[in-house]
Amino acid sequence: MRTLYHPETKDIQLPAVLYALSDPIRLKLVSQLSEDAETDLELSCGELDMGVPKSTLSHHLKVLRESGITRTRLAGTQRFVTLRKGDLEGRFPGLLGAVTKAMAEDETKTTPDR
Amino acid sequence: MRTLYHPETKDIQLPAVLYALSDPIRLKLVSQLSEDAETDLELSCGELDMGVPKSTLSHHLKVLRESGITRTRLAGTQRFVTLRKGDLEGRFPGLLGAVTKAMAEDETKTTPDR
DNA sequence: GGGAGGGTTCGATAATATTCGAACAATTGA
DNA sequence: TCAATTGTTCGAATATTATCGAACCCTCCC
Repeated sequence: MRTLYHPETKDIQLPAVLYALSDPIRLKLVSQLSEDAETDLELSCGELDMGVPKSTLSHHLKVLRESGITRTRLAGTQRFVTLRKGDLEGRFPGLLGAVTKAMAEDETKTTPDR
Repeated sequence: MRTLYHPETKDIQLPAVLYALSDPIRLKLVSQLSEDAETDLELSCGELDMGVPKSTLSHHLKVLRESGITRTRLAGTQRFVTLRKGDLEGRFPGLLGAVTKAMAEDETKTTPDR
């Protein structure tokens, strides 16, 4: 794995983005990344604890990355993941915001889990 | 099939909605329904011509309905389908708008098809 | 060179989805 | 009652996806 594929902004496809966001684990990842984006924080994969084996986590992060939702930066033995907030806003204005907002609301109403 | 299942507004789930929207055909259906919603028009299934067999169309309409995106009204031998715009706006503000807008933009840039 | 830390890839399994023809329902109208 | 119109459901084939352990790859550092 020399380079990680990232679609160019213009090549980000709506169905792919929506699909990537349709999984609870990936939604949760986006939610967490969204919080840290507020403070320009980068998260390493290890910090994104979803309670699943790392191979599963890796899979979900790949789906997010390849759909254009996240960017993964190589740094030594670590990978730092960030939301492509600006790119997404430019491509699909309001979409990511609506999704993260919807998640935040749901959190406050119920704190299910799973 | 006596009654068609529709989730209550409060029971509409974000992942299910995003999943339903992640398919190109269903996205196109939503796009078409969105246009006609402007003029309070109801569309029968037959008017939603997606170029697929009716069993396939029926399947996609079911996914949309059961996720809470559309409402299907029985009227004789026909079914009239509408977007649950208000319900969705209340549940996930801005989401549907962002999606339909994104589709509209893409249409203008490229008129692919498929 | 050789661990250790941090992730990815492989492989297999199980679960879900998509697709579409054929058969089936329900309603309307002749 | 019969038949046409509109859709839905069934069934089966195909394809995708999720999941996770095991093996592997890199990089840093001693």
